[in-house]
Parts: sequence; C-alpha cells; structure tokens
Amino acid sequence: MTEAQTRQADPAMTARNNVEALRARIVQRYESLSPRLKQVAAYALEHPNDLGLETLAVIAKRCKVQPSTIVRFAKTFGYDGASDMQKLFRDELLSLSPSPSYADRIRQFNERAGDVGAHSASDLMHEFVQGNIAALQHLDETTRQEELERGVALIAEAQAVYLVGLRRSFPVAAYLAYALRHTEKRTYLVDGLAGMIAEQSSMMGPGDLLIATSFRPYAQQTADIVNEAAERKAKVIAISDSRLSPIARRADLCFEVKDAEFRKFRSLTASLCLAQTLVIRYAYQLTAHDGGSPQA
Amino acid sequence: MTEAQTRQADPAMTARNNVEALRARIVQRYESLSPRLKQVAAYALEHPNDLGLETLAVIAKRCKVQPSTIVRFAKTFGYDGASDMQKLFRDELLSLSPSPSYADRIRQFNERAGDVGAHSASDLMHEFVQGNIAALQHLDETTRQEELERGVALIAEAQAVYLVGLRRSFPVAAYLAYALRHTEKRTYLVDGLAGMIAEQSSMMGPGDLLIATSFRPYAQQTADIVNEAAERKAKVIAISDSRLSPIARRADLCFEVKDAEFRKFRSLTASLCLAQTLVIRYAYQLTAHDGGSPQA
DNA sequence: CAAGATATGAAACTTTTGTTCTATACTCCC
DNA sequence: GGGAGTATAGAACAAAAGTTTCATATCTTG
Repeated sequence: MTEAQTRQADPAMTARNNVEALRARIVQRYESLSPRLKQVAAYALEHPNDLGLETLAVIAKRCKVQPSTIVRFAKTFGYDGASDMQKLFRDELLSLSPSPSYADRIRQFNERAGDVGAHSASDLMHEFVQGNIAALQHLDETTRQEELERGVALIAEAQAVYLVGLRRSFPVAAYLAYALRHTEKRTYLVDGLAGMIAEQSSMMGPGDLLIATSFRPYAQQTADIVNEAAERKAKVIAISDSRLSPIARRADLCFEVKDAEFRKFRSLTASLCLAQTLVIRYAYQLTAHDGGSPQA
Repeated sequence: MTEAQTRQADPAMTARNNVEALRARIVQRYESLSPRLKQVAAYALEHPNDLGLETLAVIAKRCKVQPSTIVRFAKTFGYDGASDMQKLFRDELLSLSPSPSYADRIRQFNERAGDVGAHSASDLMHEFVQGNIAALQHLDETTRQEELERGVALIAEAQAVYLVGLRRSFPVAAYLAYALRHTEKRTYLVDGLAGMIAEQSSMMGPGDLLIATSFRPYAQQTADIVNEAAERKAKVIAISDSRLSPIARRADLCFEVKDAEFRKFRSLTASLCLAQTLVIRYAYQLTAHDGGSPQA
C-alpha cells in the first residue's frame, strides 16, 4: 500500500499504473527495443490478458523467449520485476471484468441498456455490428450451394474476368479484382477511369465473364455494361439486392444479397463475404486440380 | 487423487469445469457446510474474480480463514486442490474477458480454416460467416468509446480528409471516400493513379486529416504517406492490425482491427464496419448540430 | 579488425505459494 | 460430563514461480 502511494505521488510514475499508458509507452519505445524485447512487447500488446494471469514460464514460452527476458522487459519499463508489472494487467482485467458479482453484473447491464437512446458512437457501432451479423447470417441461410458452385465454375471456365461496381458497390468490385489477380486468372476492373467505361467494356467477348455488383438505386452505367456483356456473349454473374434489378435480369447467375442498411448508408459486409467465398473457393479448386498454389 | 478419478467417472460431475454449475452446487450444499467453509463459499459467490486471480493467502485473509481452509473447500467440492479449482475461475475470467477471447476465436477460425479441400462451397461460406461474425464482435468489444469520439472529432475538425489504402486495403479507403463525399466534407482519395502518389499526398497540409488503412504486410508506400502527413502537420488516423505497424506508430489515433483471415485472403468486414461507424456518426453529428440532413 | 558494449540463454538461487500435517478446540451424542 | 468424531489454526513441508547471475554470443565503434 505504501508502495502504491509512493508511486502515485511520483509524477513520472503516473503512467505506471495504467495499462493504456503502458501500451502507449510500449508503442513509443518499440523501435528502440532489442529483438527479444520486441517479441515480448508485441505479445504484451496482443495478449494483455495472458500477461495478467499466466505464469512467467508460460508467457515466456508463448513469446519464445526466456523467462528472464520477461523480467528484463518489465524492468525496462520501470517496474521492480515481472510480478510488479503483472499486477497492472491483473487489475485491469478485474476492472474490465464483466462479472464482479451478480449484483454488479445486473447493474452494469441495466446501465448500458438505459442509455441506448443517446446514440453514442459505441452504441452506434454496436448497432452496426448487430446489423452486419444479421446480414451475414441471412447470407449464410439463403445462399444455395449449387449457385455458389455454379459461380465458381463460371469463374473457372472464363478466359478473363471483368469486374464492375460503381459508386457504393465499387469496393466490392475492387476487392474481387484484388483477390482474383492473385490467382492466375486474367482480371480487369472496369472502373470508368477517364470516362472510358465503354472502351473498357468493349473488350469483353465470348468466353469471358462479367461480375457486376449493383444495389438500389442501380447505376444505369452498370446495367449498360451488363447488357453489353450479354450482347457480346460473355457470361454474367450479378451481385445485387434483388433478382428483379436491371443487373440481375440479364445475368446467367444472380446472387441476391441483403446487406445491412442504416439510413441510406449501406453496409457491404455480406457482399464482401460472398465475394470472398467465391474467390477462395476458386483458388482452392485450382490447388486441388493443378497441385499449384494460389497466392494472395 | 482416487477421489478425483472416481468423480470424473461419475457423469453427474461433468459440472466440474463450469463455473455456473459450481455456483449452483455451492448454493445447494451451503447449509451443510461448516462455518469456515461457509465463509469461503459466500466469498466465492460474491467475488469469483478474486478466486481466479488472487493467491491463496490473499483470498484466505479476505475470507478471514486460513489458507488451508481454502484447500479444504476446494477438496470438498471435488477438486484436487485449490489450484485446480482456481483454473476454473481463471478460464471463466478469460472467456468472459472482452479482448483476447474473441481474438482467440478469430485465431482459432484462422487455424481451423486451413484445410479447405474437403469443404463444399457452402461449408466454406459458413466458415467465413462465422469468422466474420467473430471479427465483428471482437471489434465491438475492443473499440473504445473515446477513440471513436476522437476519430469523429478529427474528421469534423479537418479542412479536408485524405484517404489512403493500397492493395488489399483499397476497398476500405474507397468506401470511406464514397461515404464521406456524401457529407459536405472535402474528401480526396489517394489512389496512386498514374504513379502520382507523391503528388497527391503533397497536397496535404496543417488542418487536414489523413485516414490510412494498412494491414500486414504493410505497404511501404502507405507508410511513406503517413510520414509525409506527419511532416506536413496533418493529423493521421490509422486503421491497422497492430499498434506497432509502421502506419500506426506515427498516427494521432489508431484503430486496431482484427479481421478474419483465410490463408492470405484477408476479410475486410470489421474494417468496413469501423469505417461505417465513423462516417455515420460524423454525419449524425452534422444533422444534430446544423439541422441539415446527411445523404448517402 | 579488435575492443568494448550490449543482448541473450541457461542455470543457480531465492522467494513465494500451495499443500499437508498435527495439536488443539469444539460439538454432539451417549 | 466424558468420549468420539469433526473442524480449525498454525506451522512445517514441498512445489512452483520469480529473479539474479554469469558465460556466451552478437552487435558497435574506433
């Protein structure tokens, strides 16, 4: 106790008993640390809980260093020893812990539930997280195995894959382009740079595949590209929010994705998860057949 | 020892490794316990956390009993010793604890996801959905209210917002650019088109904000831009997977995001959800203050 | 390239911690 | 009220953990 008081009195040591401050100091001094100390530093940032309640030997093993290194680390950051530092993490764990006792737990819950109306930033995040989780689960439930397999097959058969997604759908197309380019598949992102959408899409031909992403309100340009692809006998996969959308109607295969939406800000979580599934499944099919190795 | 073995054989004792079940047993047998054991029992129900991470001596003092009494208590409830029982509370603490448990889940997901060959496309999707859900929950648990508010404030104060995210982080930057452009904030996407990254980033100045997104392996160019922003006295928000990343170290504010990862295919779910929260919170703040209406 | 400084690994050492043991106190029943 | 059985405290013991030391390796610097 007297020790703690001494510490609090010392202004240079205020950082000592605050995990967040310690984290900051670790980050700050990270570059100047020795290699082994860096290992410990990284581990401390990654697994603060372990620091709090595992023994030195265990922590040391996980960091792949000697126990003595942990002690050195603690001393480097101004603690008497490793135990001294561990107290810090332990206290933090206790203070953040959800269940100090039943009574406290219930009280905490009620307090948190009470101020949802206030819409603090973290409440907002909580809502988005819940919304996105729901969207992902919906995706999982509604997406049919055969459609996924057909999508993968279309990618596999295509000579080249064209990606289009404008405005809010652009990140999906960009993600697909990035991921597919790490397989050996020839991949073109139709981005409309320099107003050359027409020129870019005029490259498509029979044997090619267009993956078009668009959500209400549908970009006319995206619909135009889908139509052009159809006329040029290219295959089309649509990722859209409705099978009735202008994108979906002329597509060979349509994935209907219901993403979370808040006001008019649409999330892309489910769309990206679908994209991820298609690409990775395709990549693995490659390794399975060719013995090759997909890169990303 | 033999006692413990007998117990494991007893199906009714599966409850051994579940804190909730232990609590129930304590309550159930409470009346039949000796006075000192009652003291320990009451303390165990009230302060499960202490049971998990204090030493026997400390717990004993708080219960006002001898350390040996704690051991007897543990044995009374079928454990090999006090340490054996403590493991239980410790695990519980870990599993309820906000940060690393979800990180572990994500890690577990990443490890499990290793063998895809056997999986059908829909199994694959199911795994990704689960992985992304874990990542979202982790984001929700670990992101601090103050950091979100600070991020929103930085956006609000900025004269102009620059976005950078190269390679696999590009969709995040693109999403932010799209969303922010639907507020009245001046927004520039540093995309490196025509090799003009240097020129684009040389536009930043004091009063501006750079939001940089980068994940391991960090793109050198992104780090360069962050450094340039710092030199030009612009503020920097980093979205990265570690506070030790080259992006994060010079940032004024760092959001640490653990996205699900499959081999080297990184998901962007959590990053996008964070981006979404920042932008919408900012937009919401605008309406609250100006009575205006954000569009997207 | 050598000398000094620094960092590291392994083992010895010390302290702390958990567990067991035994004498004593207490309770309950005869 | 006395004896058998149980509970408790405290000390002794054993195990485990944390810390220090020292020899070796590595990196700097003149």
